[in-house]
Amino acid sequence: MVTAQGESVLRGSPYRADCPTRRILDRIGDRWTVLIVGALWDGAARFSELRRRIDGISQKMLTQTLRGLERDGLVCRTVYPEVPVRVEYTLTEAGRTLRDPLRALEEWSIAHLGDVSASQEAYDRGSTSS
Amino acid sequence: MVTAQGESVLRGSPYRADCPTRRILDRIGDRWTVLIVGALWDGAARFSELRRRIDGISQKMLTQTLRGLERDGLVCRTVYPEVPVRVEYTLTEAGRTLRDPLRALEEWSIAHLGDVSASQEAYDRGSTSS
DNA sequence: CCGTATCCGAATTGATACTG
DNA sequence: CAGTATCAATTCGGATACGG
Repeated sequence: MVTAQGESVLRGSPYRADCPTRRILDRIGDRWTVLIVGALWDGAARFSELRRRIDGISQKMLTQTLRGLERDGLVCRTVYPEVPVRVEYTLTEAGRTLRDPLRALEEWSIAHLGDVSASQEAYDRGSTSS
Repeated sequence: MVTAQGESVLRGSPYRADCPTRRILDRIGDRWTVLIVGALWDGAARFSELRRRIDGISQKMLTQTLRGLERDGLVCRTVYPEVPVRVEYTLTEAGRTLRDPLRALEEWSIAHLGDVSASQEAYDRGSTSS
């Protein structure tokens, strides 16, 4: 549970900012990465199709996030030099292994979102009704 | 896998920004939340002890993140009206359930960080050596 | 079609100073 | 000890315009 790169975030102290989990969260914690991975789940997709599938993403952020994922070796970008050019994105094998941890997180979210929302409302009520 | 609140991020389209997973990632995706949850893993801790344990966190961010976790019902704050005052933080039962998904993420990180770093270096070399 | 470049406002974070 | 308040720096994200 402890590597040469850094210590566990969940156990051990002090908790270093450059531990593996923090580095990965810096990647998947942003607004779009998880959405893109999800959109590529079923297979390859073109740039414009991703743009259509992911509600609200701008062209800039789609490009930027895809570049980051490509740099990390999680997404593969293939250019077909046709006219007009066609670009397809797919998850790499490493990218597909993200499925399990992401699913665990999703299941936790679905199971606890109600409690969290209720707790938030209770907390906010307590603050305003002084 | 699909709730009344929103659709799965991993499957289904379009991928909505207000799905459960996105809401939870908005919480744990920030720079400090996971570190704090990790620091509270072994049991209760005082404010200043957390500050010492979490490398590089500022007083402001520790307070702010703890407030957020408290609002979400994941952390419990207890004030002991001694002199000087003592404040202890613990994970709630809901907070402790975060263990499994966080562990899954940590294990993925540890298993793949090497590959990711190598991929990054290769990618960066390819860009600069034009 | 698939981007890149630039500008700008909004949100995050940190440093610092001060309070019960 | 355990915060709150304020300000400045940085980063993020979106809109727009343009290029291969």
